[in-house]
Formats: sequence, C-alpha cells, structure tokens
Amino acid sequence: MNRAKITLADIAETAGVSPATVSRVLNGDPRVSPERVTRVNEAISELGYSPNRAARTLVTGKTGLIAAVIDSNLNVFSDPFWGQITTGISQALQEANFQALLMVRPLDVEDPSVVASLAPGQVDGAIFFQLHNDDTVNLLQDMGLPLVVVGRPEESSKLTYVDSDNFGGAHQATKHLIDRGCKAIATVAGDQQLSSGRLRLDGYRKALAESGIGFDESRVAYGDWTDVGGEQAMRTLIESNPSIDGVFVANDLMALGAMSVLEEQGRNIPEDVAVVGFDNMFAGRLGRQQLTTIEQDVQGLGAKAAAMVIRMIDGERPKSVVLPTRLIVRDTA
Amino acid sequence: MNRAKITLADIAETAGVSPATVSRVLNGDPRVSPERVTRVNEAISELGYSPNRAARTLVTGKTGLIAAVIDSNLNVFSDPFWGQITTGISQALQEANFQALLMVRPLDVEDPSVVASLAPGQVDGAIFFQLHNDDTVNLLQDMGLPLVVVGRPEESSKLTYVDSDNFGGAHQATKHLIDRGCKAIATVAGDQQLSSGRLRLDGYRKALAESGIGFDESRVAYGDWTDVGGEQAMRTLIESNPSIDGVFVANDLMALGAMSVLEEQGRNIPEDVAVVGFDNMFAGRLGRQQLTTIEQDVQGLGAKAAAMVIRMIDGERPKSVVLPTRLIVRDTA
DNA sequence: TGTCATCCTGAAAGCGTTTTCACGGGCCTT
DNA sequence: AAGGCCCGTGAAAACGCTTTCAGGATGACA
Repeated sequence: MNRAKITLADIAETAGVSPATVSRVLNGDPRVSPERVTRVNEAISELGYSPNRAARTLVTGKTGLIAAVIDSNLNVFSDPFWGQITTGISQALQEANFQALLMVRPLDVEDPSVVASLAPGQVDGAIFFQLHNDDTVNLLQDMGLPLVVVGRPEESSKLTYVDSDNFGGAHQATKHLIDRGCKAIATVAGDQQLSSGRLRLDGYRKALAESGIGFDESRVAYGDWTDVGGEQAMRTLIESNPSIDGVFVANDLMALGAMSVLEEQGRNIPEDVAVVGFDNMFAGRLGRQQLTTIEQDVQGLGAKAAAMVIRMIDGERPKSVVLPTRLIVRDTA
Repeated sequence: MNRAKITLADIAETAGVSPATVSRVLNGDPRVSPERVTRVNEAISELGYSPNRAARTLVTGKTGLIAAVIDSNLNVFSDPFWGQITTGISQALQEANFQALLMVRPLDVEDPSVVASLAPGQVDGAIFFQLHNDDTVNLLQDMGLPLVVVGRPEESSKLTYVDSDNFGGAHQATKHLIDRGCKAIATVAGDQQLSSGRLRLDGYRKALAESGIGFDESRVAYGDWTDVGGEQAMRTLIESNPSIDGVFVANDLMALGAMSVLEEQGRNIPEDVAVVGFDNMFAGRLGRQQLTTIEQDVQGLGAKAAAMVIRMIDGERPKSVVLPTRLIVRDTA
C-alpha cells in the first residue's frame, strides 16, 4: 500500500493545511480547530501515514528508546528469569510509548562500546541488571543518563535500584522452618560477592536471632548458586552437623543439589530434614517432591524498573524500591 | 566531560576541515588524505565525539535497528530459552553494528501497533519467534520488511525461517531407544498445532518405520508441553499399553511428568522403561536421574536468525535453515 | 467605535548528518 | 607544452519533523 514513503508534508497537502498544523494534530496540541483536526486525521488514515521517528528525534532530542543492559556474565544465574523480566520491561515501556533496546554485553570490564551506545542522545534512559562492577554504570550516570539498576548495587552507591526483598525472603523462609519446629537449622548460602548472597544470609541470621537461636558458623556452607555447588555444600554441612533437621538454601538450583545429597544419605524430606529454597524457579514438580520456596515477583521487577526510569526521564528522582517476596509452602517444608 | 553535546561541525572546526571531510572519515571513505584522517581522529577522541544516530538515520534511511518480536503467548514454552536466544541475537547484531529492539507482544491477533512499530523506516529488519498465526508477519513482509522467523511457519508459507531439526532430533531419540533394544516404544507427543509438535511425532514414526516396527496409534498420547500434561499422557499410555519398554517424550518438561508416573507405577528407569526427552532444558541433575535428551543449539538459533536478517537487509535472499540437534545420553536411556 | 487581548494559523528556521556537485591542482598522456 | 583526468576537498542541499515567531481575525471591554 504505502510503497513510497509519505511524509507529513503529504498529509498537509491533502488536508489543505500547513505542515505545522499537521504536526500540532499529531502531538495533540489543543489549539487546532476541530474541523481541521478531522481533516488531518482523515488524510492520515487515508494515506496510511506514520511519522518518521528519526526526524522527530532529531528535533526533539528524545529517542523514545530505553536500553535494557544485561551483563552477559550472569547468564547462568538469571537464565530462567529473563523471559519474565524482559516481558515486564517491554510491556511497561510500551504503555508509555517507549521502545526497549536490548544489549547483552560483558559488563565487568569497562567497555567503550557500551558507553558509546548509551551516550547522551542515543537513548533516553537505561535499565541495568545486577552486576559485579559499578564502574560503567556510574560513569554513565555521571554523564546524565537516567538509569535504574535491577538488583542491589554496592551499599555506598548512589544508584537507584529495584530489588526483591532478599533479606525479608530469607527471613520468611527461616522463620517457616522455625515455626515448623526445626531446632537445628543450617543454610546453604550463595556467593557472598553478590548482594543477594549476603542479604539472604543476613535474613537467615536475623530469623534465628529473633527466636533466640544462637548463630553457629558451622551451620553455614557456601555454594556458587549451581546444583553441583549445592550438593557440595550440603555434604559439608551434613558431615559437620549430622543432627540438622532444617536447611534454608539460598536458591532453588542449589536446593536441588542439596536434596539429592539428603536423599542419598537416607534422610527423608521433610520428616528428617526440611528444605526451603529461594526463587520459585521450578513452578511445577521437581522429581518426586515440590519444593517449598520463596517467590519473587520477577516480572514486577522489570515493570517497576521501567516505570522508574520513565519517571527519571520526566525529571523526578524516584526512590529505590524493594519488592516483597512470598513464601510458597509445598512438600519439602 | 562532554556536557554540551558536540557535533560533527565541532570536529570539523577543531580539525580545521570541512564537515564533509569529517563525515567521510567517519564512514571510512578512502579518498581522504591520511594527514587529515589523523587530524580528524584526534579531534574526535579529544572531544569525545560520537555521531548522532537520528541525524544519520534521517539522511541514510537506515535505522541500525532490528526488532526481535516475541509472541507473549508463548512464554511458558520458551521461558528457559529466552536468555540464550536473545544473547545469540544481541551478540550477532552487535558485531554487525546493529541494535536489537525487543518487543514482547500478543501476536495472535493482528495488532496495528506492532505493524506501526515495524513499518518501513522504523526498523531495518525483524526477527519473529514461532507463532500460531502468520497474518501479521505476512503483512509486514509484503510491506517490504526484511524478516526471519525462528521456528517453522506454516508449510505453504513463503517466510524465511530458522529452526532446530525437530524431525531429525526425534528420529535420533527414537533410534536410540531402538538401538538400546526397546521393543515397544511409545511417545508422548506435543501440541500438534505447532510445527515442532508435528515434526517430532513424524521423526518418531520415521525411525520406527526404518526399523520395520509398525506404527501403533495406541502408543501415541498427546500432551500440552507441560509436566502435568506429560503426566496425564503417560498414564493413558501405560494403561492402554502396559508392556511398553521405551518412550520418547516430545519435551523435557513433559518427560518430567512422565517419569514421575513411571516411578509411581514402580517401573524402573531405564531398566523397565527407557525415557528420552527433547530440549535439554535441565542441564544438571533432575531428581535422582539425569535425563537423556536431544539438545538444540538455542543460542545458535538466535545468532543464525540475526545473521540471516542482516543478509536480507543487504539484499540477499538467504535460504531457510534447519540447525542440527544432538543426542545427549545420560541416565534415563 | 476604538483598543487590546485571544485564538488559530502558516512561514521559516533549525536539528546533525550524508551526499551530490563543482572546483582547483597535479599528473599523465600525446 | 597543452589538453584531459583523476583526486582530494568544501559548499550546499536534503532528510522529515517540531517549534518559534509573527500576523490576521475575532471577540471583549471600555
């Protein structure tokens, strides 16, 4: 149909008005006579016109683009969540008439190409995913780029972030084990380099402390978020603490490994040892038992981040947000 | 540093050349004297200049953007793959100096906003993910948009696609069961609305036929790709065919359900019944046994699609591609 | 009835690039 | 030694839109 590209000028001509008026109609300027508005709108739908983004960007300085920047190094960890997060982002952005630019890049080294792609004028804002190294992000922020981090940056950082309540979730999980009657509660903690790893361990400690249970360092083992890591950690734990009757595992993948070790050792779950995970990664069945775990609102994380970056573009300074988690009780605790 | 945005004209001035020359240097035009090239390059890095995309787009008509359009209705199915696919796409595009625009939209109804976002001049090309309804895609293709579909469209379609070898993979899987000595081989097939569902069933039939094993309709049960669906299908199967000693399940999630039913019935895997899945969704352990399955090169799918759409933009007409799959033998068969 | 504010409209400038075109100088032909 | 070519360069137009500015018409007010 619209073979040759038609421009605003074409609309102006067929509607018998000036280009300026067409532009005003396009942008909802109220001071155009109703009669002309309809004339213009007719011409638009008749010719099947849609405005040229580049031209608009050139004059307004707004690109309508928001970058979602994902550290390609954290693939393993976030794999199952990408779909949900990106869905959340994409939908929230679309409602505000923004487009999402997807960038998967190594973020641990300072990458000039990333910076160039996000320099002022290239995008209106950016959403970064949890990273080990804040340097690039801080640089960009100093350059005036509105940005939000998903996941928690370093404590001292001035970055705006959205995060799940890792601390609260771990607290809920551990509390659940306590309420269930567990007396000797261990934990398989995650990578302490990551804030999520630290916060989930802190939540565990807090719950113990609240219930007057002393913290015992020997009941903490560290894994690397993988099932194999969970396996190893669980072996360590059960060797040094054969009497444990409950364990909070900092993510579901490690819980998978931990449970296989428990089964192998002949411990019944949850009768002998109760297990709570984190992430709700496996919505359905998992082997014979369904894992009791902490659910994060992953899609909400994306949607919230998008909403916040849009507010920043509008000149506001939104506060960082921590999204609540939810305990899902299933078979293992 | 670069507070006020600096333009090509600024570079021209500090380098003491004309804007035209700067532009030529930027675009690698060979007919600029080496001496000026260095002068310009110095000015560029000194001022920290990067060209304005919008202005460039406006004059060249190329946006440098390729849309990755994902049907929001197929979340469940593709969830764990998104990360890999998008990584593949993003990296391949970046190497060719394109940016990936992410659009998660319902694609089953014809959505004017999708069409508008992809109209000529908005993006240079698009990659669509497997869909139930080709209408929107065909429309866009007719409008001259270079596009590639990931997953296989309807047989009659003229669309260019990239797909995993569903047929070949299913054939491999079934063949493996036969080679293993299984005599009564059933299958849990997927949704026959989807090409992947049909092709995986066809591959199963082909392998049986090749080995002179008759096809028995009662040995086919249909699931909906979910673990629960796999469970139900397996129950049906085992009821009507108690003697089966091998089963090819059309995806890993259903295999999960199927295996739990087998265990529940007291059948040992793989001694009594061998199981092969499809997707290699669970890289690690899965309950007590690791699933023998067919691996697809998901990231390759994304990379290939990106490469193809770029070739189409360059005016070529690449052929559709089917990527090979690989049998991964583990515990269950 | 005269003055002023108000409203709607169009002309034109400008956003930052690329690209065509013309021009001058050097080199290679003859 | 003269003509023609090619090579490197800059001037200027063009891309499609928004927005400022000014002007004409209308209505309100005194």
